[in-house]
Amino acid sequence: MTDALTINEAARTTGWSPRMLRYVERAGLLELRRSAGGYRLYGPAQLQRLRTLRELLARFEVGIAELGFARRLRNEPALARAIDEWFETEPARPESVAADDWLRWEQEKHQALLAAAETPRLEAA
Amino acid sequence: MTDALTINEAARTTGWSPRMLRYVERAGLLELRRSAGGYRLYGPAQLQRLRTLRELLARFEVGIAELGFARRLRNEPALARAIDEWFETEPARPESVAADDWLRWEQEKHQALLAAAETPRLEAA
DNA sequence: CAAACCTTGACATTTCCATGGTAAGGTGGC
DNA sequence: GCCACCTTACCATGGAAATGTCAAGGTTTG
Repeated sequence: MTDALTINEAARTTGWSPRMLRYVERAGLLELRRSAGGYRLYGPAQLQRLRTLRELLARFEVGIAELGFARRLRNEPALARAIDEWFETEPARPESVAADDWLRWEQEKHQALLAAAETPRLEAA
Repeated sequence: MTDALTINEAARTTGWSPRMLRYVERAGLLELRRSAGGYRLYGPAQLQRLRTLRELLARFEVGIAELGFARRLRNEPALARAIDEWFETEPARPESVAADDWLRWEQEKHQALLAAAETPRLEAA
């Protein structure tokens, strides 16, 4: 296979499942060479990209779909501009907090789920 | 109510449902004043912001969660940087196409769904 | 050629997003 | 004090995202 790995090998060395490797490609986040017969070929560059992608998603709790949106933002200036304008526009008067409110929300969602899933949690032990 | 509208009134004049008004606030896309007793108070600024938000979402087929992500991008420079770097990094050698591949994908998804939902489709009549 | 591996496509599951309700209990203004 | 309206919390539904798995059929390579 002239220097490149096939999907299962790539999966093993990157931590992604073969299924997800196909998904990632489909999502437009990775371009691949193909063998004459259509096999996906993963070269060093692709493997590296997959590893960093993995880190990125994990480190910031971001999803592939969100990356896709980020991509959209950089390919659709009109969108980016419109959104920027919207955020720029007078965040409205209330001398409020907010800012990291969304973060707190996300956490709560997770905590709620975890709490529901785990054995009743007693923080104060 | 000193000049501000309560949630149902705001809903009527902005086209959002009360439910969604709470959701939008929760998503961190709008800050509100509250009455002493905790009622959400919508002033002219907030109402305007809600209307433009509505347009924005409709015009670009964007969701509230995605806006939330856009917000995250501007509040979390580390994230923005990381993503930028990732996209910048050598899109990998294959002299490929891609670019609008993601768009095509989204379309296909819809088509697939529609096809499945509709009466058995016979293209070749 | 045969065994091992790959391809696409379809179905299944889990979690999340976008919304709508509903219940139990405060708030507000007349 | 009442009645209408608001609040939070929780349950529910439909669709999309993220993954897994299986089937039918090519590809690779010893």
